[in-house]
Amino acid sequence: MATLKDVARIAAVSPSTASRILHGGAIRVSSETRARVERVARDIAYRANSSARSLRTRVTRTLGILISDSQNPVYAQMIVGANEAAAEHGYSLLMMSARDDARRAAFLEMVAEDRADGLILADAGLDDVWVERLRATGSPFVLVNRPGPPGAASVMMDDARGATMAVSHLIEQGHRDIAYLSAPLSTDVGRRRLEATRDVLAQHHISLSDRRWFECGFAGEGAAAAVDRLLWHKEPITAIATGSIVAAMVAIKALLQRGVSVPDQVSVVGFHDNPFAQYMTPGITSVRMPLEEVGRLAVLSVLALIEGAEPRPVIVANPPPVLVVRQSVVRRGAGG
Amino acid sequence: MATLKDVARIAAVSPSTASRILHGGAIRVSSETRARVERVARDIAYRANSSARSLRTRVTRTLGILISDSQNPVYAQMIVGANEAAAEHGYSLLMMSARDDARRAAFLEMVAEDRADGLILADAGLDDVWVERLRATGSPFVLVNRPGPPGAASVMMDDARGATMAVSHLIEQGHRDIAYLSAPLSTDVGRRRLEATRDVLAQHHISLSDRRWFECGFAGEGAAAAVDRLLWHKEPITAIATGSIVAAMVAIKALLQRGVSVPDQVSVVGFHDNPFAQYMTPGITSVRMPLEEVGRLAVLSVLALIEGAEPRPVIVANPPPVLVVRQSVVRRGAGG
DNA sequence: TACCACATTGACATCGTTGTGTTATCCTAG
DNA sequence: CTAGGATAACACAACGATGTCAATGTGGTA
Repeated sequence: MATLKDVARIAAVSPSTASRILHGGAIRVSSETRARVERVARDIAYRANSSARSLRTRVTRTLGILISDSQNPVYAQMIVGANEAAAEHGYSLLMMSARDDARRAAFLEMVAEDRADGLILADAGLDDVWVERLRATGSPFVLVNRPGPPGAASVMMDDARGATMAVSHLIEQGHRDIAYLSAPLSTDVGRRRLEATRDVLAQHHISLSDRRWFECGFAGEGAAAAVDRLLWHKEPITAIATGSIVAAMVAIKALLQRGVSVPDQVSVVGFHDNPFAQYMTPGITSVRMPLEEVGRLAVLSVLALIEGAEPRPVIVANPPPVLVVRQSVVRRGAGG
Repeated sequence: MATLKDVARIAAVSPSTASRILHGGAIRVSSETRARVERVARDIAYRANSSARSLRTRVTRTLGILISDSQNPVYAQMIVGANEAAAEHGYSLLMMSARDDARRAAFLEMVAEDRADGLILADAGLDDVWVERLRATGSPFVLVNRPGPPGAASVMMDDARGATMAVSHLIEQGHRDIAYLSAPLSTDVGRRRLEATRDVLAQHHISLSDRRWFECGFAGEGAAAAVDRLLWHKEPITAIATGSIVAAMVAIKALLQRGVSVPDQVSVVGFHDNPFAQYMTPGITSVRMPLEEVGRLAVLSVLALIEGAEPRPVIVANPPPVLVVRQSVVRRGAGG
């Protein structure tokens, strides 16, 4: 590999001069020298060694990103946004899956080891202990869709608004007997969505009885069982709202398999949107949250922190949540 | 940040000794010295600076991975496998989306700039020119599900076998009037799957007429239009095989929307499997390919190259492709 | 007592890049 | 004719970790 020293030697200048010409900003060099150095660099295909540069400058132009589950399309979409924003700013993403705590621990080390300039924690299941530990180090980091302790940066979506839109849609369509399949209540998003759902229902003088809500996993675990319970106990529901799109998919499948028509007998609304929602039959009516934008803003937030900005919580305002109307929700009584 | 020098000073040893104790292997040091150094390192939370280490050792313990489209669940699954294998070997993955050629160019620079020890190219749309360019540099790299020039490492799945299984299943179920929605023919996998499909059909004396096959995108682009053409021209097909799972989803949706019952009137088989396939109605019968394993082996291959092994093409044998039977395929004539 | 073998530790150069501080050169004004 | 200022380029010391080679200390043996 050609080094800066090689370039300098061949171009008959000092390494310092070569460095300033090739990587420094607009500095004063005679145009002949500049041309000569640039020519040599091109000729011998010089590439700056990033380890050496990072060692010297203490900047890696790399961000770590911790993901709960890279198979979940929700994260996949966030990653897309993060990737774009990072690339636009000349940064790379070092990705890690939060499979277990050992993995998480290794991830948090990244800044201490100078492998990354900052961290993005998109790990719904991340325990507060980790956050505190990380905060103690003073490294730049941002939490994604999860509030942090005061003084920590975070990027959150307006889950309450999204959940409100979903349930309001059901109510507007005349539904009053509504069940709710919640996302895990161990996660902040799960709690926020459930709470917002309860609030809207309450505003319409509907209470969410314990027999009508169930906690399910982000990958829809437990949703089929919940449907069974609803049917078994003959809960007279006409609609189901969910805290995740996968739960909606699983619920619809379960309903159909048990001979309940969707949406004619039971309407279902999802939370989050992804390409597969439209291929389902019926197409799933769901609230599209600004996932790519969250990824983007997460990157921009860490970059701001790195530049010395004060950490602050951000709520993504644009684009706002959008209700994507497909076929899984109909007006109450409109069906068979 | 505490450096090795700090540890050495506090523990009253030389940096060399500290280095050997903390990072060197089983070397001879008195156990008191060792204990003292380790204690100090822990106390002041010493973390080795990875830039310095990489500069010195020319090893980054990082692999670059280039992905066509991180939203495509096919890649998401591969990434999972790659992530696991990398983590098991103490490596991290630097991820990049192959949005355009500028992005690809930046990616290929990673090894030259000493940011990664090797590269994984999981980019179905990658032009041969790039591969040649990369090969000229002599950097360790592995191509995923795409053959390379002689002397390049690659990890491929047995797409031919998978495609064969899918179509054979249709034939076994009595279908002879079969349409095929191909993956992009600009990609090697697209061509391999189409060819294998043709071969099986030919073995059963069925020819795939031009009116019965269509080229679609990996995200199902064109599949709905293809269904329209089939219906418009009243092609008397009873089954559709596809070169991607998304194309199968889109086709099923299109058929249902146009009043054609699936699987009663037309059976559909997919290629690749993912969690959503089972939530569709009908559940999609599809061939599950060993995607995670491909990710794993891709990592292991680059690591082998880095260790000096000869580059060689690998075909993933285990687990083999599996036909996942759900509801989208039935015996010909068994339906309405 | 002298010497050697071995165990333990340290001094120092090095990896490639950057930036500070300085030198060399030329020009212009007094 | 020279002081002073601008310009162009360089020397050198870091950044933090590693590994080679040399040095020190210890104990045993002839």
